[in-house]
Amino acid sequence: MPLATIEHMSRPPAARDAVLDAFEQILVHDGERAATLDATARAAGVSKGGLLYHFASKDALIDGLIGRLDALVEHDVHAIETAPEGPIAYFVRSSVAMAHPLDRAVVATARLAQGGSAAAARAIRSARERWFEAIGRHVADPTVALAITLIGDGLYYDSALHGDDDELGVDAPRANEMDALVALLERLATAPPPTTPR
Amino acid sequence: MPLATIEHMSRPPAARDAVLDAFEQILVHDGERAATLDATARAAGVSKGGLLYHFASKDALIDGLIGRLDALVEHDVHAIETAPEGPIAYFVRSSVAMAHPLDRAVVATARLAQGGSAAAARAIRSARERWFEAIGRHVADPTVALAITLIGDGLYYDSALHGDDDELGVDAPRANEMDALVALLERLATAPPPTTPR
DNA sequence: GATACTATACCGGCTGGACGGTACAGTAAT
DNA sequence: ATTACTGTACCGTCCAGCCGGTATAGTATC
Repeated sequence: MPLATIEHMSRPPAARDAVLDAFEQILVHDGERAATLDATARAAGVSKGGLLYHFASKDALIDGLIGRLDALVEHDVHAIETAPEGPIAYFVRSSVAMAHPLDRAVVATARLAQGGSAAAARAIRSARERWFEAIGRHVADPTVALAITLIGDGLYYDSALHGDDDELGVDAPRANEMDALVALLERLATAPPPTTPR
Repeated sequence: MPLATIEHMSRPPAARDAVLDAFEQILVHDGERAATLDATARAAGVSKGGLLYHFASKDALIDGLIGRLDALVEHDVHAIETAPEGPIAYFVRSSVAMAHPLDRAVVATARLAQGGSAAAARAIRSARERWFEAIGRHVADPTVALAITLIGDGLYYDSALHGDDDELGVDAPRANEMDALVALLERLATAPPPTTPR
């Protein structure tokens, strides 16, 4: 929400973003079961009534998170196209960096999808498609694009498995492994597909 | 449980496997939230008391599923080593075939892990490690082994996103895409790592 | 410029239902 | 007689959603 539109309002809705942040945080850190309305309100420093003022139901809260994800994905797809280090390096590395808002939103939404939210599952699939298309625009061989997208999926999947434990990313790929992986994929992308039989 | 040990018992425990099947099915198809003891018992055609006769608590039920997963993974690792079509083709293809018991167990356990079960998360990580080691035994370049394992993870991740909707694997890789992917990875595995700078 | 009213942004207690788990009496196969 | 259940009733807890209330800021009227 742009600042200019706030001026005429009585009070800026400080709670809305705080609630969304807290919801995301609990989903990523403690799993879907822990992300109750009470816990979310408490973590956001807001009363339960206050939360429900902004999000009339849990579904509305989920929709709010999905909206945030959609916006971040849209921004990310643009970032892929214009990244100075190239689209592949940007995409693969950003799939493992849990510090960025996008990754938190993806993992949080994936948790909801696993928990049974059809809307969350749809949002994740939509994001995946947009990434695949963006990669496809920069990689000639569609098989290589598929491989890169799947590796991104795999990195997210792994990230999601480390949220519960105390240590984050305990067996996540190390920096030099990631360097080698990026190098491998970029070699694949630039090299023309070899003489394919059939 | 081997058949030989059943003989001396009054009645073979028919419900035990039915309960585990139903639990798996609900986890895969409807998500973790839906996999309650009541729903599991109902789907298994067993009374709630009957379920609790075999699994004294929900944790015990989860442990039962993890035990089944561990056994299937052990069998699968052996299958990777001895697959006639080669380890890579077997591994990649088996990661997407939702019909096999292993895949159902993996997705079901992953759902539990996402929901917050530390034991389930541990089981999934353990399975991942064993696959990575098995692939590493057949692929010289560790980066290629990592890439293959991550693609396997990505395929599971995608499978897990299609359980909620009516149509299974609606945008899962098609057969010819999988053929091309397998061919790409086998090319990578056999080709020696090119002159790496540094 | 004081009063009356409205809209926005919250608080916190309550309720009804679902869920995990317990208890236990009975039944049927072996 | 032991094993493998069925069926029902019940308890404590947790949670989503609801509702009545409060505080504050803007607006309209006179």
